[in-house]
Amino acid sequence: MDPLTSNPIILKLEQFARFSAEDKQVLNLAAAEGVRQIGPRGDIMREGDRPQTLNLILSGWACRYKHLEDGRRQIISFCLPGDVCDSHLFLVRQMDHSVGSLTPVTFAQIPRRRIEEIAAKYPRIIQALWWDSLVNAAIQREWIVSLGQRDAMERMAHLLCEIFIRLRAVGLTDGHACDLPLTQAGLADAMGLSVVHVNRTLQELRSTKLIALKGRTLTIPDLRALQDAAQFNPNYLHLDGDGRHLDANE
Amino acid sequence: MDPLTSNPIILKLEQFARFSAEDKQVLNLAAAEGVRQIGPRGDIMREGDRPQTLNLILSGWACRYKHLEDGRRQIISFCLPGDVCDSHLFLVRQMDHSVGSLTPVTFAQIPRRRIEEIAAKYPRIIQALWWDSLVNAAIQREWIVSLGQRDAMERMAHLLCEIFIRLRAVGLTDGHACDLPLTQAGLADAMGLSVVHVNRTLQELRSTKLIALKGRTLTIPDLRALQDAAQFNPNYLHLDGDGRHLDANE
DNA sequence: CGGTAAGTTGACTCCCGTCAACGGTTGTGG
DNA sequence: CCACAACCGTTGACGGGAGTCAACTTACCG
Repeated sequence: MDPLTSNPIILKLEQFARFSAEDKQVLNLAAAEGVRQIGPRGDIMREGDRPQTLNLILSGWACRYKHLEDGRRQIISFCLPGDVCDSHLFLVRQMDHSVGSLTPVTFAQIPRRRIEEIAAKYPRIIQALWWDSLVNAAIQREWIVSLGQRDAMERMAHLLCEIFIRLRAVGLTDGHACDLPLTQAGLADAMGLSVVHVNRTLQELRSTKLIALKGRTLTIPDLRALQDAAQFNPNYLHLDGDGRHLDANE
Repeated sequence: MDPLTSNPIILKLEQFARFSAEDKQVLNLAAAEGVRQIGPRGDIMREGDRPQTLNLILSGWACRYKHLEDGRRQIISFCLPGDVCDSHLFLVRQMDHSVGSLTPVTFAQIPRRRIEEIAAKYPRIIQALWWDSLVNAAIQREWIVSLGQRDAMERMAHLLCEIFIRLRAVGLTDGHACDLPLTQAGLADAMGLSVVHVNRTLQELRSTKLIALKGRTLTIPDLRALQDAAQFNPNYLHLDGDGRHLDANE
């Protein structure tokens, strides 16, 4: 496959900006530089770290999370292929949360200096990264709405819509199906539910044919129906080319 | 009072950058330009709007919020004096949430063009604004933790700690007390609780002497004790000068 | 084939929501 | 100056969604 179009970070950022061939080349080179691997349930960054690199997921799933002192854990967001783990872009020095892998993860570590060089020569790339961080903020807002207002069914349906659509944006869906490498415990930590209740909620979604979930494969036979069940409005993902005014020819 | 130090936006951004006298002057002029007033329960921006200005709270409280179709409402964050209502900085074009006033609000509307001029000549100011948006993202993350993991007591205690410390950063506390112009319904919408339960939770916090709340005045006799009850760790507010490396003399 | 992690189920409990009524305060207009 | 309305806070009774505990099954893996 053509690396210029298959790299998930490019696929995603192209939702937000029109890149020139050179832009893509630069992104590809940066992402190919310090590629790392990590197994499942590892930490890519820990609360308190002062990161000197920008970490970019190439394959696999990770998540941001926070622990409370008594062991409770909340997953704050999922980092899918093409996502930047830390959108602070070096402004914030100390991590206030951790980033851990949920599956084996391949990621690129781009050193601070490299980012600064890119920022100087390719401002459109940096702008696209800022865009991405704003979309992440919008996703966080929607999670707040889910956790605050939606019941377990709606919340689960909403999350599955979000994941499916985000994966689709980077070419990781297959028709009505996608990979869902999350345990029910992972879903529980993300949605503020108990494992038992996640299990029951999934079964209800299955029994109403809104989803099929076998092993790691999630199938959504009728995305519109699932969206309706969740009161899901995809606006907040800003995947509609809202940012394409960051034009390569400006 | 000296306007160079009394403007809440300057007080706040100075947590994140060392401004020169000229920086402050520029900020003050920009904030003095298009000052507007709005009564309580009004909308400063609505979901779907394509804002052409940056709105900066000078006095009063506002909030971001989202409505679900069936009338449920979630407050996503509180905008206090010194806060920027929309940290998109014109990258995102369409609002995916609304911003409404909770009290009478005075705010400055800074036109897009003005921001672009400032960005060209005073990059440190824009960097401080980006920094602020990252802190806002950190606050959102902490709300997710609260809504997902903390029970009503902890959640309420945590929110009151956050508000008090944020107000203190812009000089709006008076010893152990601060203004809290929120109705219990407002608190309920922010914390995903019912009004009735908010009422009971507040009473429990009062009966354990962790807070005193009379009318619109919140008193926290022992902030440390309240923080402990909430498992509140102020790191995430990044008010410790973590960003002061954005130095005026760089 | 044992061992461990993940998924499933039932019984019971509890935090928090809902409903409904009442009291206090403010402000406004007759 | 009082009456009334509107809003906010408070309280009690009751119900339900989700948590907890515990046991069991299934799947996976060396």
